[in-house]
Amino acid sequence: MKVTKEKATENRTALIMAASRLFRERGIDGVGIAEICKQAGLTHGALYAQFPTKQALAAEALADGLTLSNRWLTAPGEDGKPPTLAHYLDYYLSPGSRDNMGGSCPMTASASEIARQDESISASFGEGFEQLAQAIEAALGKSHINASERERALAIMAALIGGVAVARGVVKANPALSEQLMQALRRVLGELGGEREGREVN
Amino acid sequence: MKVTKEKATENRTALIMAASRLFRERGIDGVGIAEICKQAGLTHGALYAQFPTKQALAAEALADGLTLSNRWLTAPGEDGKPPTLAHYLDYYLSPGSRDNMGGSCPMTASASEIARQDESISASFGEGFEQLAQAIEAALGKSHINASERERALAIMAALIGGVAVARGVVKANPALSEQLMQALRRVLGELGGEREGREVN
DNA sequence: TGTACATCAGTGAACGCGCGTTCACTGATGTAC
DNA sequence: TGTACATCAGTGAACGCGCGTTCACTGATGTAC
Repeated sequence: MKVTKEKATENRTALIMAASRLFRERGIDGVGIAEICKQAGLTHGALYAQFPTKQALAAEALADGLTLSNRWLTAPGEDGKPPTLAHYLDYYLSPGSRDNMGGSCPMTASASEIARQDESISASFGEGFEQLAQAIEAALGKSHINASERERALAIMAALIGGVAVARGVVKANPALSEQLMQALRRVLGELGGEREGREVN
Repeated sequence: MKVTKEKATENRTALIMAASRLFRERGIDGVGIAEICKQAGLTHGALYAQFPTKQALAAEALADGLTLSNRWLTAPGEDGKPPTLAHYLDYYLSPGSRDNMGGSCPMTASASEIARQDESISASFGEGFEQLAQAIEAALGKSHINASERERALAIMAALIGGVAVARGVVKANPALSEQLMQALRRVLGELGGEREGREVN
């Protein structure tokens, strides 16, 4: 039956949020329409009143997840200042983030899947990546390294995304390696970003 | 009908090679048994004479792909010396490698999928990662960075795996960003590894 | 404000399809004598 | 070396299943008068 415009928008949001979480946890091919709709409190047919295809839902879910994640990550602190590099490292390189695939940055959850998806997904991913790269670039200080801040920001992003993906991949079989990798990244990326030694990084 | 032991082993190898390539290109969920067997010159039922399940084939395909990739990558050069860091960077950060998902390092193709697979797959992945990390560690020189060679090797691995995955993900929608990312990694990782400036890295 | 009715978000049965896996069967292989 | 036969890798039809998507229908919403 028909439903308030307001309620319809609410349902659409619920679909996107459920899809966003489930796709991160199990991959796009790993989750069916039925389960997404069920978690959003709807029946499976309802999806097609909001989205033409599963791929279209996936594209919106990724874009939405990236927006939320980046907005939260780059929000100014209580002092009104933009986040420092340590803030980003704290976020990505914590067990809490590693063990919460469905609730953390979509780039770490889906990096190697993006190349297999439609161009609309590639575009969203690229924008999310660029956005965060600029925020990280702004957080960088001088470094020992003879590379521009832009270059160092891009390298830090790559290392965070790859590092979290690998830390998740090996944690079941080799938790010590997973931990060691995250600590190594804290140290190396901290220095790459120009943090003073012995500060928040150790 | 029955077949020579030799021929059976050949067929098994053909299955693993086809699976290894196809799984890297399209993901484990993205390829069916039928297509793998067809590419190996067999009918779909034949797979179950060699492997109990698709997951078991996937585990062997990953292990095999990692072994081959690592063996090739870490082989001594013509001078009999072990590869330098520049060798690893050349391999990973080339368009040839980026645009050949099915034929290059399985870690870059599947990093973010591993966390969703069985523990046997997680274990293979971890061993392949550790192996290559040690080879890269051995290739490192002194650096400006106040971190052990082990730590720098782990960070370089994370950045290469994440970097190639991202470069592949954005290349369709933003090839310039993809190129820029690979060049940034060349510079930053080269310096991380202690390469003299202006040498093979630029 | 009250009435009539077009709209359309959501329902749930049904669709065809391709999936992973099973199984009765085939027939060359390779072993026992 | 020659013969008899058990083995078992590979074939291809068949299995149940869950997938993404469609569609006739429902009935509250929200608009036109």
